[in-house]
Amino acid sequence: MVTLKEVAREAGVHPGTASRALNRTTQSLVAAVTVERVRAAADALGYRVDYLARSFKTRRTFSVGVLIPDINNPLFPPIVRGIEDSLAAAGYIALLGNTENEPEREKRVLDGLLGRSIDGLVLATAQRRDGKLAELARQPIPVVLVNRVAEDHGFSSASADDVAGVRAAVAHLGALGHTRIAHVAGPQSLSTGYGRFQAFISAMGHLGCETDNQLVRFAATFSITEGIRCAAELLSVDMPPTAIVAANDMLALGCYTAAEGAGLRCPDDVSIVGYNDMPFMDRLSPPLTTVRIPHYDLGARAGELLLERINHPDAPLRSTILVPQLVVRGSTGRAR
Amino acid sequence: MVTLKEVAREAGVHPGTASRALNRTTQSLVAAVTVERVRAAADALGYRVDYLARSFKTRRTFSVGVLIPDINNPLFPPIVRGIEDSLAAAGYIALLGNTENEPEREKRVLDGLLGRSIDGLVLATAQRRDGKLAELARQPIPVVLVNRVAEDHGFSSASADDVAGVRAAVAHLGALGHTRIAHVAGPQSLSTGYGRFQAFISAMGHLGCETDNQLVRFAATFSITEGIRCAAELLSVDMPPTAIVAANDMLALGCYTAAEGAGLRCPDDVSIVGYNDMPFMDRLSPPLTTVRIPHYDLGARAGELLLERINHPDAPLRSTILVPQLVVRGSTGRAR
DNA sequence: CTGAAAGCGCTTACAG
DNA sequence: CTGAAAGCGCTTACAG
Repeated sequence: MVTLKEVAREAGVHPGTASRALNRTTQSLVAAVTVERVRAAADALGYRVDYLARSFKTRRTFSVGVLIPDINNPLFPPIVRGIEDSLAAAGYIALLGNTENEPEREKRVLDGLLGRSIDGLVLATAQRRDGKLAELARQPIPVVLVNRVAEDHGFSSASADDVAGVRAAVAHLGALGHTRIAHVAGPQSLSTGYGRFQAFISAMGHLGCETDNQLVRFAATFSITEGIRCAAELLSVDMPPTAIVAANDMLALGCYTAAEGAGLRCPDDVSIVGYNDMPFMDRLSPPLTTVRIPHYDLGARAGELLLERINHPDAPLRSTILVPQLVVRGSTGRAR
Repeated sequence: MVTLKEVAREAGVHPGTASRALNRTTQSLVAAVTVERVRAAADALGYRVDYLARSFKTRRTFSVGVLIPDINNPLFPPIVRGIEDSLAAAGYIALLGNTENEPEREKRVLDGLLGRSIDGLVLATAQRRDGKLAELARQPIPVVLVNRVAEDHGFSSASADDVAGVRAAVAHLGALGHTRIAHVAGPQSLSTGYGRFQAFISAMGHLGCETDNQLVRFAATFSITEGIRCAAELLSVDMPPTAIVAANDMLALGCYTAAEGAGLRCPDDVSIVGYNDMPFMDRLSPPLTTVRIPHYDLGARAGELLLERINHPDAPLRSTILVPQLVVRGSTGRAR
């Protein structure tokens, strides 16, 4: 491998000078002609800087970790793209870690990233009460939360306004004449699951309906299988609901399956609303009415917030809350 | 930060000895009691090895890059999971790069990864004739191709048997009485697009049908929009096809849209077959008949092949070809 | 504007 | 089995 030393010898300067000439930030300390000479020598020899050595010395890697809970959930690719794009503009690269919602895997991946001396971390995996976050808060590494947040976390974050999103969904159903509206809630250990459930209760109040405990089921995970289980239970109570608000699209997919299994047609017999507007949700049978969250923007904002934490560690924390939008499709109709 | 030197002082040994005691591979060179003493000192001080320093010294990072052409295509998450899982077992971490099929972006991401001194590279982005591959072949870094391959590439690879997959799709349509079968071909610059097109011609021959040039359209990208364009053209020729084999599910989704736009019903008016069996394809209206590729296994195999290249650079190259499987769903029916 | 030198935190032949 | 020392390839105060 060609080292800086060899470039320096070729250019007839000291390695320190060669280093300065080749670095954007220190280039101005060197005479223009010298810079040119070093450049030429570097090109001639095919020199490529050894980032490992540089990072070792400077303690900066220009890499940031991104922890994703479930790479199979199409919700995350746009978030990741947003993060990547805003970081790339500053010369950072995103290292993706996939936890599959498994704590053990998460620990392994996080340690793997931390051990690689990343400059920062974007977490899409926060729990409402999260020991991991408390631990990270004690370390000097900048952390930003995206999509999910935690309670009293003390990090910057980019998330969506679930109160507004759920209210729009419930109001839509109310306008269609529904009153027996059920909720397939997400995991209450996650801010999204918990926040949407609270928002549901509040939105039902707005509608003048009390939330019937019979008509709420809690999914253990944001998965199709849990959606099936919860919806099957809801549809077999004495006075079954005429509409279901699912806490996300995966759960809504499960609702579709359960409704079909119960011999019910959507939206004729039961209306279903999802949340997130994952890719392809407009392609379902029937197309899913859901709440669209600007995922790319969420990611882009998270990346910006992280850069801010890295470059200005003492700046105040920020929470960006983006506004979701109800997308009405074929899975919701007038109440029977 | 606690350094090895401090641990050594605490344990009353030389830093070199402390290093040996803390490394699995060199641990056997040190007396058991000493190992214990160093361990205890490290724990007491909360020592964590500085991987950056270690990597700088050893020139190994235990990181491998994974280049993905389109993170929005649900085909890739399972591949990535497979790669991650097989690498994790050996202590490696996967750094994901997302090229979005843009050469410029690809170059930037690849340089970013290469500059970070990765130990190997898994490419899901190979073109049939790929300058980038020729360049990589000249460097010492181990490379493995997954899903797509290149011509005369000289790398190990894990891919699927497109001839078998397409033949199964065409045979299925033939058995349903179709003879005017069209093909929405993928980009011919990619092994998948090219291979499936060639396989289509061959499979049609098997069926005793000559391929009608009128009934083949070439998509510029594996995208829904290109699927729409190609299918719209196919459906407006003089003698339109009764069935379409799309080179992947994205294109098939476009075929759905085009059929709808032409006032045709699937499968009553036109049968559609996809390729890949991405997640949720069983949820479409109608559910998509497609060819399932074992994507997780593809990724897992690619990871194994890469480890083999890393640990045994002189071992012979290997190509693993996995067998796909036709999944018959509602989008295919008897010919009119 | 440039040189000389120290040093980042490890690992690893080389002695003993 | 352990110590002493060199060195990986850079960057960066410090002189001049």
